[in-house]
Amino acid sequence: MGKIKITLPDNSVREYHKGVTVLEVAKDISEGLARVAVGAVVNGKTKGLQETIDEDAQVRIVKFEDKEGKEIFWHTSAHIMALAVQRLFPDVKFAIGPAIEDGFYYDFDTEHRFTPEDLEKIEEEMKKIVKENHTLERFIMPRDEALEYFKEKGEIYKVDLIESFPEDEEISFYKLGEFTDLCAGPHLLNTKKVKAIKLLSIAGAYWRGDEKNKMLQRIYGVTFEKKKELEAYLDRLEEAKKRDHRKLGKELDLFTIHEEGPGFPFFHPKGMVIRNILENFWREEHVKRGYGELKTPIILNESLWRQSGHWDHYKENMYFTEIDDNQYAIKPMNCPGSILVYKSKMYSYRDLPLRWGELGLVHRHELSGALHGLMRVRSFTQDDAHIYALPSQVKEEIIDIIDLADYIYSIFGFKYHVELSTRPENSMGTDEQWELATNSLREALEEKGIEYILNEGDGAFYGPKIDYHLEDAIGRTWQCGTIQLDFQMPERFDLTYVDKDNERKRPVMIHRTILGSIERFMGILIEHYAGKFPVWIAPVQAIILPISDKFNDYGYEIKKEMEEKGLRVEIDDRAEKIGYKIREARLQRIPYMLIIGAKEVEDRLVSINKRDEGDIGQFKVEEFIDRVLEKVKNKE
RNA sequence: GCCCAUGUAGCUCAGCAGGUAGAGCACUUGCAUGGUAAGCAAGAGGUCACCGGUUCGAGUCCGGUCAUGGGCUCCA
Repeated sequence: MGKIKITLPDNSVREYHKGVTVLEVAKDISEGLARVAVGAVVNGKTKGLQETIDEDAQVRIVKFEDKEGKEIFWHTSAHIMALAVQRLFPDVKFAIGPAIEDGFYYDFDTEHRFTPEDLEKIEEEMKKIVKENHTLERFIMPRDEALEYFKEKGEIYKVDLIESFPEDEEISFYKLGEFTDLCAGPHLLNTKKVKAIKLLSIAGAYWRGDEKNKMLQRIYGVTFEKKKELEAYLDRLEEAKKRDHRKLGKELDLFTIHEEGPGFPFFHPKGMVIRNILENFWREEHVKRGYGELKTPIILNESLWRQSGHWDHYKENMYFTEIDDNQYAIKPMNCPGSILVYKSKMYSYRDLPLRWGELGLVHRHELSGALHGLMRVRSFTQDDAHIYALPSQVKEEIIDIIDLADYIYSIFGFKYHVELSTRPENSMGTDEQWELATNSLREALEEKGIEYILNEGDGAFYGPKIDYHLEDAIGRTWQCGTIQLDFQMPERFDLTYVDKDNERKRPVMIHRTILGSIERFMGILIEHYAGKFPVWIAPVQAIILPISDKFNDYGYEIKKEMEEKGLRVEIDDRAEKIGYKIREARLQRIPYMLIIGAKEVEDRLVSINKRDEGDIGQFKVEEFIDRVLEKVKNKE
């Protein structure tokens, strides 16, 4: 008879006979030893508590602090919520209720429209359930019986789920009080540890995430073992809201969006400073890497869009207009423009690769409900580039782009994750082309040792893509950079180069962005820095604050001196107290406040108050200028 | 586009038994010339998102539209 070894939280090891259930182990230790045993990880996978495990399985008890522990905790919380909803709204039908990154949700189908007051009632009921101290019991049913069970109860979503399971599989259930749910588990042993409960919001969500299906009502919530943890969580949310780029954009006078142009942002002078710095940085880096720059028109004839395939595959996202009775479209992408430039002359294989960048203004009709500050807009500037390459050059070009993206993100200190998306349903081209293109991207990623998430069927209609995702203040990720491999456009537009053998051949086209769109990137930048832009980006790098208007003249004198050296400086010459001026400058998150009064005028000094450090003493004006210029040079 | 919520001065918000609007900050003016996060006082500023309905009377109730927020779907 084999035995399994289990390491407990206090590092002691226990041996169990084969066939022992993790539930027993958990029970055994949960009362006496250190932390809670809320579940178990077997061979790296979280497993149901009552599953039998193999002789040589590696078993680890998880705690609430672990990712798996939280998942189990929140999953059980979802069941508690479901029971509460069942008690309060008996007609409800249940869809799914998983744990998510930050909490859990459950999707319900009911005639009743949940209100914020309902959330409070449900919360109260959940607390009651926890006090009742239920045990979660797992049991198994054959597939047919399970189907029958849910059909009888009219639980159409559960029936739908079971029908999508493999036919030879037994169906696992969890019972919590009167609520029995189709569920693979695992779960907490009982409900008593779910002490702090907060239901966050009601939202609509399509059944199985498909907009053709019925929209269900989803309730989001979080739970913790301790009230303090919940408070800390809610505080974090509050803090994150303060970094919201929409709020900061207004406060720092960077941009606005008006009812007159939903999804069409207006950039203010200070926002334009940031924008121009980003664009200039982008240009410098591209010139260094052998890119040329294009500027192509925003409005182009419909025939071009028919030829490119956008008409067939992207029409619902495009805006149209008419010129002299002819149909024109506002470009949603820059590639056809670039292609027309390519086609304006002949190329030798020696000319390739051609790398052409374009800060291209595109317009896309996004669904009204999708708009979100600068992150999701209807007109935006892509830091686009199209590379026309020999097939043999593709991999190297992709690797160069990966390196460029990594370099640019590193300047801002961004963390990112990468996704590889494959052929979508609505697409052009042959299977062979898609496979070749997808493999090139995969190989490049693997060669660079970059981990990626695979997104089946999420590619562009003309080719597979690598996406870079950056995080906003509250942890939502936004797609920024993208590398897309395209065998279709060269085909459609009959792009050629003349090879060594004097034959005309097809170049491969790579579409790519690094920042993604200037707008979205700025949104993320604002949240990333919480408005405290590093000196090289800050719209106002220093503000001169005269103690009284007697010193304004000196202020203007040194302002001029600094501006001549290329610094962005303002002066607050109002007849206000210094404390007041400092407060305002701080709220504007200006990196340096230069305080001048009688003491400074004498020896051409400035007293420096730094954004995060406060008063750091007096410096000569020239010394200050050099210091800042050094930082700008180093992109600090 | 779909579900839910919201929409009052530049900003943050109060007004809620339906009787024709209020605070703080910001802004303007006056006083104060002040050394590291809000000096004092006065003033100006609102078609209560828009359209329609109920009512003697609507910011307040009802319907529609638009926009915004949180989700879903989608995406740079």
